[in-house]
Amino acid sequence: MPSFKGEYEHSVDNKGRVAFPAKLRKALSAEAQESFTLLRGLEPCLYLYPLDEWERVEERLSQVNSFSRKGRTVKRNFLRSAEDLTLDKQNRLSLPAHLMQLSGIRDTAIFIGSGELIEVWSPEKLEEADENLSRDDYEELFEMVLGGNEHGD
Amino acid sequence: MPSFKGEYEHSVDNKGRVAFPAKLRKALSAEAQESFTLLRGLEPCLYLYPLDEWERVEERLSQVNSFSRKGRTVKRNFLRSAEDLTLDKQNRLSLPAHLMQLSGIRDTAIFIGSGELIEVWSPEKLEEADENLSRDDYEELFEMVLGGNEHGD
DNA sequence: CACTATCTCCCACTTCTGCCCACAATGTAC
DNA sequence: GTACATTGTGGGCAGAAGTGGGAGATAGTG
Repeated sequence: MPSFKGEYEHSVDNKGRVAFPAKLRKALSAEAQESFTLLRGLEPCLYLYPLDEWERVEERLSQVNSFSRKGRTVKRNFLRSAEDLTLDKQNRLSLPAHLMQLSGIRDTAIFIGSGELIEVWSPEKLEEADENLSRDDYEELFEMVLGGNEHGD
Repeated sequence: MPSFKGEYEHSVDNKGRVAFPAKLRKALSAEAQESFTLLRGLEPCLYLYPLDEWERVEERLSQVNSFSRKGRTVKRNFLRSAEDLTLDKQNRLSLPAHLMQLSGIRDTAIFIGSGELIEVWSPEKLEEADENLSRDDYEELFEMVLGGNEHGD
């Protein structure tokens, strides 16, 4: 399973192209090579899934019941913004206009590796999100990940 | 399991490279050889994990649910600052600019072996941390952690 | 059948990263 | 003390990564 990490800032040119960070490229599994699905995230950012991970998401989605109102609403709204992308020969992604609009990305995009997916943020929105995260929150999440090694849980 | 100890001060050159202390290198397990993950620590310092220890951290992270808001916040903010590093042929690490910035490291880095991970400090921040810890506090901590196991006191 | 908008690819350029070599400083054995 | 090995430090260089523009292909529209 790929595990993306790190934060990388790249400029977006006037054609909507961004370089895909080299270090994240190295974390891609062979099957996923070059193919992604990009969609609107829950936070004001975009989610970028490599092909293999996206298949797992679709797997989950296929279990959603289409005959319930909630099920249909979830599927429709989750998938409607999604687009398949591939890297060009210079390892760039070209961001669809409507997704740039949704996420507020204009001339700079920030990639954040977040385990099995990559988040793509505009600098402004990311800064806002940071301001809402207190020092206590940070300590708490550290403990969640690193804490409790000694007591078998 | 590797167990790092000791304190080592090294200079950082103008390319952001630091020698990895020879004695710590000897404490690395064979599998971890040369590969590390470096990330922001809770104190104003960096945490350096050898590959094998980092895998245990990832194991924990993979159990965090990405479909919940909290889960994503944890992953994003924890992994954000993390980067994989390897030693160059001269046994040096080259510190990413944003991590030097975060930790206040400029031309000197201090490595502190701390069990399964290594902390990396700037001299200034480390001194501050020392000043905030009085001798009494230290004794108290010491007893809290180590006291009362074997010898009833 | 043009005309236009969009998308890729290709090329050129700049910046940066990692690799190699060299040398100084330190430690160790004889 | 001398010789040798290891460690720490600095600089140069080649290749990779990131950035931008232009040209040809493709598809949609009137």
